[in-house]
This record gives sequence, structure tokens and C-alpha cells, in this order.
Amino acid sequence: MQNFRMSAEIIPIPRAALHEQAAHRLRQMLVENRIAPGAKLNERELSEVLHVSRTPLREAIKMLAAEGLVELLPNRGAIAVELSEADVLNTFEVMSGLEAQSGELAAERITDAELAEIRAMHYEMLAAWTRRDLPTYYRLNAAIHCAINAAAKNPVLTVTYNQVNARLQALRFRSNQDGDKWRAAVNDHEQMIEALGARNAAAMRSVLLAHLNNKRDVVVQQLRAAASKARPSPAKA
Amino acid sequence: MQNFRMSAEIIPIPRAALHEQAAHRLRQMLVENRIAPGAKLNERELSEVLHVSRTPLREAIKMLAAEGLVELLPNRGAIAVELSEADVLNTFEVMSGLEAQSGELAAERITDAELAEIRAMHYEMLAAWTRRDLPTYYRLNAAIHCAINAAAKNPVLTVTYNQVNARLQALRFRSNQDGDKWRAAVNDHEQMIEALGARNAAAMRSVLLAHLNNKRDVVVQQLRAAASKARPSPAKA
DNA sequence: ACCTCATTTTTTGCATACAAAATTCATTTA
DNA sequence: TAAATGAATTTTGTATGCAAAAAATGAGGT
Repeated sequence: MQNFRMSAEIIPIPRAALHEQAAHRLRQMLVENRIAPGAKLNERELSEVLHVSRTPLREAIKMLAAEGLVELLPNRGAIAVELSEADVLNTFEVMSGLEAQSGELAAERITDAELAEIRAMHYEMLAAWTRRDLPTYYRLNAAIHCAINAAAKNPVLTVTYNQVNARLQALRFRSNQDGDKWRAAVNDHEQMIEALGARNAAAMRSVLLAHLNNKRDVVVQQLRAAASKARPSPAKA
Repeated sequence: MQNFRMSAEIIPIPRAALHEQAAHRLRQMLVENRIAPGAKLNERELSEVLHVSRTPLREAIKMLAAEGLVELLPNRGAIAVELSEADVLNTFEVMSGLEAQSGELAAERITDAELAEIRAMHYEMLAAWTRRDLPTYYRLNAAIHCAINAAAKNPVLTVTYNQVNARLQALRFRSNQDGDKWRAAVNDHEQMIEALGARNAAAMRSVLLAHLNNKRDVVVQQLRAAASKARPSPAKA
């Protein structure tokens, strides 16, 4: 049947299939807002940009549709999802629940080593903010949330979380925080670390719910600002 | 630009695209265990069964992969997901959180009409059980959970819930309940209706968590029974 | 100018064709 | 007989071609 041999397995990196590559890159373009919400995904155009033929590209688009990053319009292709304010609120509501649960489980299951690493990243993040090194700040912020998620030790929860989060990522991408928002966020993070250290699941849950509510408010506020800016001339059908 | 007319919109049912049909039918086959977990999805075979060519079939498979019902093996096609016991436990953990949140929100947002309908379905379900009309029983059981979910009035939560639930559906499909399990389930349901009637979100949350834990235990128990039955002869590689 | 309708062009959806990888099968060899 | 090798077959992955639907364009009528 099989040919077991202890040989070196030399060529085990046959590089991802084209539909995987296309999905990955397209996902990134959507999440980073390089494709605007509501914009049409032209298959020919994209297949040229991504250097793949339409077949694997279409497979990638179908995956992103199942992930909720893209909407399929029968006989009219796909568009990048455009979330209404209600959609955003609903999505944040789900995120709250997932993040709260993730935090609860993390508080129950985190190891000392994991906690130490999160603490270290937290201080690095403070350093980055002090230097106004925004890219590093955002990277570390994301890494901390990721580490908390990992500490929950539930891969199903992690992928579910990431999938829902991806839809909001485009909105939050490089959302500018002012001093007050930042202080609030830092305070939230310190409470998280405290709750994790105390292995206090309930505290973790409530901190994360509050944190997510803050994020939601910031996003909705920016969303409204953008909308009122874009639409004082409402007749542009 | 557009051609607004109040005409009858006569032909708005251009019947779903082939990849949608294929995805729908394949999803059903997986959820109903008509394709065994771990089984290979042969593209040629399936395209004949579903009467579509391989192109839309492959698009459908990619969607189901993103939904977590199917696993893609590079250069080796796709197989129906096979959940380890750890996977099952993790998935139930996520389901608990989603269902608990759904219940909380439902308790806050349910209308009297919705509640009345759920009560009615509950009694119908009891009737079906009394008559040992299992199909009706299962249908109503599912309908009640669906109605609670709808009462939460968060479509994002609903689709997330359904997507995670689909992976477990194959396991629960026609799981046989004995008298004790049934009494426990009925009791759970009555508590749910009570909590909904009292608009008591916390109570609803705890009832649902307990209910899900019961379901989890039943499923894991059956899983273990099936495993020990299948594997007294463990050398069948 | 605006609407309507026919024509052209573009784009999507699907089927097929072909190349590469994996699997199967037969043959050889120890 | 069992393992190993290599050819034949199957199966997956990708590209291309073609038909149908949608969008764009333009001419004529009110």
C-alpha cells in the first residue's frame, strides 16, 4: 500500500495551489481595504493582477463568499461586502460573545509562560506607542489578542473568531485613536492581564465585553463621520 | 442609468446557479451523513450524481471547505471532515457560547407573538413524542431552536451559529434518545420557555449552557460507544 | 432633452481539454 | 512470497472556449 521510508522527504513544499494563493491574496486585499466595500470584483482584471486564470480565481472567490468577505450576485459576479451600520453592530455583537468566551477560557487555561509572554508584549506595545511607532503598536496589539485567543486552546473558537473578525478588519484598518481612546485601551489591556493573572474568568469576560463595546463605539462613530462627510450631496445616483 | 418600472417582475426565479445547487445538495448529503466522515469526494463521481460538470462542483466544494464541512488535501481533492473527540468537544464549546448568547438576546428581544409560537411548537413537539413520531419530533425540535435564534434578531449570529452547528449535525443526525434523556430535554425546553417569558437573559443563558452540555455528553457517549464497537480489532490499517 | 428599443460589447457561468500529480497494477527481483 | 520498480490509469488542478446573461452604446421617436 504505502511506501514507508525514513528518507528525507525532500520536496515537501510544493507551494500552495493557485486557488489557495489567490484566496490568500484576495483576502488580504479585502481586509486591508485595497478593494473598497461594494466594489465589483472583475474576474478578468483580478486574474491578470493575481496571475492566475479565471478558474482558480473563481474558486477563491467562492471561498471568500463563504467566509462572508464577498457577496455573490447571481449572474453579476461578486462584490466586496459593504456592511450597513446594523450589520456592523450585529457583527460586533457576535464578536463580543466570541471574544468574551475566548477570554474566559484563556483565564482558565493560560500557562504562566503564555501569561509572561503577553505581559512582555504589552510593555513592548506601550513602548511602541510612546515612540509613536504606530505600525509596531498595531502589530503588537493584534499579537496580544491573538495570544489570548491561543491561550484559550480551542482551535475551533480561534478560526470562528478570526473569520468574523476579518469582516470588521477592513473597517478598523488603521483607525486613528486619539489620546483618550488610547488611555482607555491601555487600561483595558492592563485589566485583562490582571484578570488572566488571577485566573478570573468572570472578570476577564466583563473586561473583554467592555473593551469590545469601546471598539464598537469608536468604529461606529468613525463610520458615521465618514458617512456624513460623503453624503452632504445625497443625489449622486 | 437604471430602468425603473413598476412591472410585475415576472421571471425573478431564474433558479439557482449550478454551483449553488451543487453546494446545497452536497451540504445536505454531508449533514445527513449520506457521505461518511473521512470519505473521499470523487469529483467525477459527484459531478455525475449531481448532474453538473466539474467546474461548478469544485466551486461548491471550495465553499463547503470554507464552511468547515470538508477538508481540502493538496493535490488529493477533498474529504468529508472527520471530527476527533477533541474536535467535537471544541466545537460544542463554541456552540455553547453562541447558543447562550443567542438565548440571552432572544430573552431581551423576543416579542409576545414569537413566544406564543414557540410555546405552540413546544406542545406540538410533546404530542409528536407521545405518538413516537420521531421525524416530526426532530423537525419541531429544530424549529424551536431556530425560532429562538430568530428572536435574537441578529442575522450574523444566526449564520455563524448555523455554520458551526452544521458540523455537528452529522453526528447528531438521528441520535436516539432514551426516556431519561428525553425527560431532561423536555425539562430544559420548559425552562427555556419560562426564562423567555420572564425576559430573563441570565436564566436563559444558564439553561442553554446546561442544555448544550447535555447534548454534548450524549453525543460524546455515542461517539465512544461507536468507536469501541468499531475498534476491538484495532489492526486494520 | 428624455425615454425606448435594438445592437454591440463585455462579463459571467459552465463545459471541455490538457498537464501534472497521485494511485493502481503488473512485472521483476531478491 | 514479499518487496521493489516502473508503466498504465485515474484523478486532480488549471487553462481555454463557448453560450447566455448583463451592461454599454447608439439611433430613432416623442
